[in-house]
Amino acid sequence: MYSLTAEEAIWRSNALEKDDLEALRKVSRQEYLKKREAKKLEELRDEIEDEQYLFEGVELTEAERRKLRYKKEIYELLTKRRTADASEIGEYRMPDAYDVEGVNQEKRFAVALQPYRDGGGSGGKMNPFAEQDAWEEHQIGKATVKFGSKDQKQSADNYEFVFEDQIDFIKASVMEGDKIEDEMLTESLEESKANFTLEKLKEERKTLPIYPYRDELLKAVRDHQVLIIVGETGSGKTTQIPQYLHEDGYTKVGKIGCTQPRRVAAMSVAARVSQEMGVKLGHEVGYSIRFEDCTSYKTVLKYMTDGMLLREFLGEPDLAGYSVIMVDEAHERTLSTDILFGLVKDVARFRPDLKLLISSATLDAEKFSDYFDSAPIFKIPGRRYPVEIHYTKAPEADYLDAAIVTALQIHVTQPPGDILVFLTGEEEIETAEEILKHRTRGLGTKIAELMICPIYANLPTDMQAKIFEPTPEGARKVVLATNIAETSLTIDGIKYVIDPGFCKMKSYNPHTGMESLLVTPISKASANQRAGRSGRTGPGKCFRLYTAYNYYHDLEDNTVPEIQRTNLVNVVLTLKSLGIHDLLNFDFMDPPPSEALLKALELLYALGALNKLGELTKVGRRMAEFPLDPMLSKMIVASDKYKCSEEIITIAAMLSIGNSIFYRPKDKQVHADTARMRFHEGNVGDHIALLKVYNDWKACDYGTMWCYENYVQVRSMRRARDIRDQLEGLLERVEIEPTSSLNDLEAIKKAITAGSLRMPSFCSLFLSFDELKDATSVNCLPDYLLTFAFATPASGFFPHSARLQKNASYGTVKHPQTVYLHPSSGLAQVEPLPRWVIYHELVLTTKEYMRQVTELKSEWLVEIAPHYYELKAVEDSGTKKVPKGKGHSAAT
DNA sequence: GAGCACTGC
Repeated sequence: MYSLTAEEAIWRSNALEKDDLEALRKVSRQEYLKKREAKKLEELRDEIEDEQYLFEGVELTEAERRKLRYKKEIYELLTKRRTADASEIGEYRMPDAYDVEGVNQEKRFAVALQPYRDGGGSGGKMNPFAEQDAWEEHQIGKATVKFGSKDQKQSADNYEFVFEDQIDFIKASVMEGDKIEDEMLTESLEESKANFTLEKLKEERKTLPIYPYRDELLKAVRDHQVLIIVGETGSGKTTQIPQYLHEDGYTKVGKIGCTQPRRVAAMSVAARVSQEMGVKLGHEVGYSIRFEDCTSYKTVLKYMTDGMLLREFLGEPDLAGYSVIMVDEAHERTLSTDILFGLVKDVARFRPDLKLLISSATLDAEKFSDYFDSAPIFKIPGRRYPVEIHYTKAPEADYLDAAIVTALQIHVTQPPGDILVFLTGEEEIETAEEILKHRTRGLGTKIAELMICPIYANLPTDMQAKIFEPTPEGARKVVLATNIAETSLTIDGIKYVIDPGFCKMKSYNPHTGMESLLVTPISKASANQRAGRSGRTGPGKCFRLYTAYNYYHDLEDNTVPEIQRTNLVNVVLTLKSLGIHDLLNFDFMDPPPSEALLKALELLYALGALNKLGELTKVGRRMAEFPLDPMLSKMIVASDKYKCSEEIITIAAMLSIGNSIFYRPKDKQVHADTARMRFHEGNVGDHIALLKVYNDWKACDYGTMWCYENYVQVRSMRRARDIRDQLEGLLERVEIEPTSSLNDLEAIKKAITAGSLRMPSFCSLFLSFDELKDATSVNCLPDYLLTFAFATPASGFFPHSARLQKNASYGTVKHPQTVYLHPSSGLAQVEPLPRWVIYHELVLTTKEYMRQVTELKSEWLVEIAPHYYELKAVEDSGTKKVPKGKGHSAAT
């Protein structure tokens, strides 16, 4: 999905002139590395031969023999790797997102190389290969000189350069590793020599740390219904436990389900287990994630995302098909796992045959145990290298600067190994990159090459690939990452971690309904997770840019679970549709603030998903079918009436992508903005603009090129297409006809409006309000109604709408507050500003902003209100006297 | 006239 297609690569190499040189460099680097690998291999062979020749007949010590054997094995392995497929070596690497999504490096480069290899992908380009060869030759020459004396590079003492503003660290503790070291390394090498066979895999399974505990574990599962499993990374729990249970017969009575917080994990673990069991993926072992159900009637071991199991609950509230549920990575406390806890705990009560396994990290095992009625805790050791923790002597005022200085300090004083720096966001990463480049340039050849690699989720895919490029000998890689590197992806070769101790965290104010992202200190759990990133392939070091005192006294033990800092509309709708009514007393492990629950209930009521008793309505049941924010689901349900469901599902899909649709590179902001404004022609509002973006893209055959021309992110658009396809499939389930009114923008906007409010009977609104009597003219009624809505308890019927005030500000309805049109909104430029608007979300950044805004025309209410004519009936009947006077003024 | 950590359905 995120892969760089050939089309994309070719287009890029054509369109971006200056990138040609970049591409050439890349090619050259690749070629160089290949040659280098060959050369190193030769060296290794020579070394082995030399040693055998020189020490023939000499009694070697055990260590020396082992070293020689090791070298031989490496040589054999490498030769084999060069000729054979990696899978034949029996190597298993947990793929990260980029591998799975098809962005594995060889493919990536094969594509990038294409135009150059073919010598003409770019239309008339003169054989660039010759040019490249020369450049490459030059480069290799340079490189050999530069990296030639590797001994010198090894000892950092040879550098004369010392920084003026050093930061002092105190080595405070060592995060214990588990003994692995040499024996394991040689062991696994010996193993990998053998061919990749089922037997071999079975042998390998026995070497996992969990293996000796197999029988004990099975006994514990037999004896207890709920078991908390504490297993470090690398213990094999995720792949082995379901298999053990399968072997023990649990799959004869039902499936074994194992949840993961991330899609990639569910897929890759399922793939591994199917290999180990020697079955085809999707048969006995399968996985189920959004957009992809790789299971069949045969499937007994099912790996899935936690959100997927939650969805399954809707159709099968007793989980009848399962005999075991394992909630893996429970310590991550995702929104879905937290809800699952409450649900499975409840199911377990009336299904004594259902086994529950909750697997978590050490820190909070007791908490899980307490929650699950003192369930026993089963500990499994892991395989991890020790990590040295260093703290600063004194607090650092400017952590960004401190991080940069520390990175440079590591670079000149520490042995080889890449550096990972945790920063809070895109902007910070860009700043750090600039400063680092500037400072290393200043140092020139006094220090070895430093390869700077930024990585964050919104970075275009092709640029993300840079972090997976191997670090050239003598050079060092510095990865500047957001929290994405904490759990979501792992980078090989990281030996040093720099942790300033902050991250951006979403928080939600239930009173105002406003979301914001704040830079917040991380938790101890998070700090340890970050530190652990340096000890994956060997002993590591972690430099914390705060004091040990800060760590022990100021940091929270655990990150506040998501359920306590998020908008709960979705959660509430899901629970309601599962028949759980008393939400305030639902057994949450960490209950969310009750205001947040009430706010969610209120909004659902306003959308018509719940009735006055808080029971799910028919509309609510239909809404719950969609994997969307309830505001969007409501819009879809409402679209039926306006015959534009096709357009509305597009808008819903685009809105659920969020803010990563438009790409705005720093150096081309003006172009990007102009391109974006094209979609706003006619001041159609942001919702319609998104529809135009999607339809334009579709008209260009979902092309990548179109995206580049319009500064739109391909990745996001493909995702929107996936979501739209899914929504289209769901329409039938809620009995909505796919209908299109592409040229009737009014109809679409009416559907959007109808989607964001609940029109009660006009009677009930007005009869409770004496001033209704002022409204005599049918023409002024809707306007009047809106004005009225802003001033009374009836405002609850108009969530997410706002009225123009002075100074281009708007006032929201229910809890009156001043908000502004986000500058990225197409309506921000409109003169005069629309009097009433509906918005998709409120965000607090530098100001309180409404994002994704569309004008709300008062006259639409006439149509939207189901009981409009009832009002006329009331008037006609003369039961209410309607004095003249103030009605019109209210409407201005 | 501004700024968007990360997942998931």
